Amino acid sequence: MSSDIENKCINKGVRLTDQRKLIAKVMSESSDHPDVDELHSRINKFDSKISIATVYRTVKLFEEAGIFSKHDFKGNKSRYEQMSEEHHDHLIDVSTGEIIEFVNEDIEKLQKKVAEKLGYKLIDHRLELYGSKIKK
Amino acid sequence: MSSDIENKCINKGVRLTDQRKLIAKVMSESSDHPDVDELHSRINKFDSKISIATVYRTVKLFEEAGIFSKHDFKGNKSRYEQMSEEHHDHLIDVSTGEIIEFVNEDIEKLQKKVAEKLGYKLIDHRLELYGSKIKK
DNA sequence: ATAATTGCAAATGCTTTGCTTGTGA
DNA sequence: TCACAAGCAAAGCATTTGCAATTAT
Repeated sequence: MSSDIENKCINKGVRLTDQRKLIAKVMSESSDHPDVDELHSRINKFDSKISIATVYRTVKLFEEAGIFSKHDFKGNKSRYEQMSEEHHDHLIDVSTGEIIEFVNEDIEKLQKKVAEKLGYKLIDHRLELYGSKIKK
Repeated sequence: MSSDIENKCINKGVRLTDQRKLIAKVMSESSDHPDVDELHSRINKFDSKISIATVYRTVKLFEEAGIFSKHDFKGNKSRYEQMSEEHHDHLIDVSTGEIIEFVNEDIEKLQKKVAEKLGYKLIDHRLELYGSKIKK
């Protein structure tokens, strides 16, 4: 039985190699937003022969196929997460680097409105909040 | 009589060199968001001896001093603009690369609210809209 | 069978840095 | 004067790529 990501690959005509299967598996078991180095070292625990070049190539391929999504938060290298059905944005804890996902429909609507007022159709957006924890 | 940027430098104790003055001048006459290469070539029209390393150093210095602000839009190298009194966000025309500035107070307020609901004090944010022109 | 994928190392592109000479306050 | 800045070339870092060997379909 194939995983979610493997099914997506088959549907998109993406050839399934052992490396890609493993990258998919490791990513689907990650609930955070690892960068390529981190992903590579998690992968290496299962197969130490997979090269970082393959991880870079796969992560890019999966992004283009809509399987992963890529984030370039301020001051960090690119991070990846498995694409989820529901769109969300991110809040980054500036002290710890922790990333919290959130959804806000009102902001989404306003963005669309702003774009339209300027004469544009909204195709994509990026919203990141940077904050520090309020201590109680 | 000194320019705006030159006054800021004096206030912040940033030493004024010919190179920095020229970089400030070229930037203050730019209404777009040039990257370092572009800035360097605009500068070279006035003084061809200023090195790109100096432009990199100055742009970083000015950013840290709150004189310039830096943007990393999707898929591009870092771009800079002169800091303005009023905060604004950006809409990027995905076909032309043109950048349009906008202000939306409602979105600003909602961002603050979202952060607080998650237990965070909002320190900074990044909002970019990517769109294509609606033809009439 | 054969077109696509891998691993490796070399190349890339942007940005930073060490060092020597030059210069602003 | 003299701490700081500039110019140059070399180094750094994340990412991409050419090529020969390997593999999925």
